[in-house]
Amino acid sequence: MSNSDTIYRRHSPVPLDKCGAALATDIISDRWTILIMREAFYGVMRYDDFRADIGIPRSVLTDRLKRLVDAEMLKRIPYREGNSRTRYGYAPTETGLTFGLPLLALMAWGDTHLAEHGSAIKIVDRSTGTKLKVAIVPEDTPEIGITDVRIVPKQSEMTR
Amino acid sequence: MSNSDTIYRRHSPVPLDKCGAALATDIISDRWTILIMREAFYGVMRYDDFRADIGIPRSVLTDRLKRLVDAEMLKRIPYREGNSRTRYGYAPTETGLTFGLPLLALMAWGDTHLAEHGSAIKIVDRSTGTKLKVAIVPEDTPEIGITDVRIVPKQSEMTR
DNA sequence: CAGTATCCGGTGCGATACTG
DNA sequence: CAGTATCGCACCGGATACTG
Repeated sequence: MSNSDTIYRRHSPVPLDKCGAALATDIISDRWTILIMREAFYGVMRYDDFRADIGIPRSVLTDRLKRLVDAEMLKRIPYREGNSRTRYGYAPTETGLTFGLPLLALMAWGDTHLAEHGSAIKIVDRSTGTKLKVAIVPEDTPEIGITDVRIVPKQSEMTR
Repeated sequence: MSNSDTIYRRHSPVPLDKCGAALATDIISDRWTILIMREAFYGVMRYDDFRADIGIPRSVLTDRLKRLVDAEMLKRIPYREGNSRTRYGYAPTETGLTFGLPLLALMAWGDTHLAEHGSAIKIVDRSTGTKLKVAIVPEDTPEIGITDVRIVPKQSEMTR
């Protein structure tokens, strides 16, 4: 990556329409969208729970949920089925789940560089409890799947 | 992480002001900002080169550069020193460099899920040439530092 | 080249009220 | 509860011209 021994470039070697990051910004480069995905990863699925948690206006929430469903990041799913009236909420799709990696990377970065008192969470292996991290490693390094990750609040947040 | 065997939550276990991802959105949840950081990682440092590469209006570029310098993601640096007139450009700070990990994660995600013909780049170890990836791994796994990463265009982009 | 200055138009946001 | 409907103002983006 670019550092002091690198001669500067006049142009990036990859045009925007072939850059994954640039393409991704079309979907997620919006504060609300990222926060919604964060909630979804934590298992929050109900419209009014999103609202209560992140303080998003209705019009914006409705719009972002539509976009995320269109982008196949979230899917509408029924909950409390069976009895009187079926309610619907939102949960990550397969594609949405894979967004967990960049999201965890962003969380860790923000925790390290922006949070007052360091990280409020740790991420561990769901089955073994081993502490985990997001890192750059050789391609053949065994990795942990996103669905095997559990986010554990470090302390008092536990009670929430 | 949340998946089918997880009971849904009414609230995220971490409030926004203690979540790294939420804090990060204050700085980077803007399409232009992400694109500028991308350029900076590729070694682009000049005002008009940013403009030419990503098509950003002057007013917006000026604003975003200010914010990124304020956030200590970029720093102003002189180039073409010594002769007639010193020119200034922008380059990632230490903190800015660490943003490379979430950025690479986002690139890889976009390349996989949004790019027409897959990824246009590969990332390799600067010294050994070993192919790399961003992944979730046990905490004690040896990792590659961001400054040891080289982004290599796969083919024709090379010529740009 | 690396910015300022100015200006106008669209729209995204947030508030509030309403509905099945 | 999970949304629609409406609405006004603020602000942001993009264009153009100018400067040291």
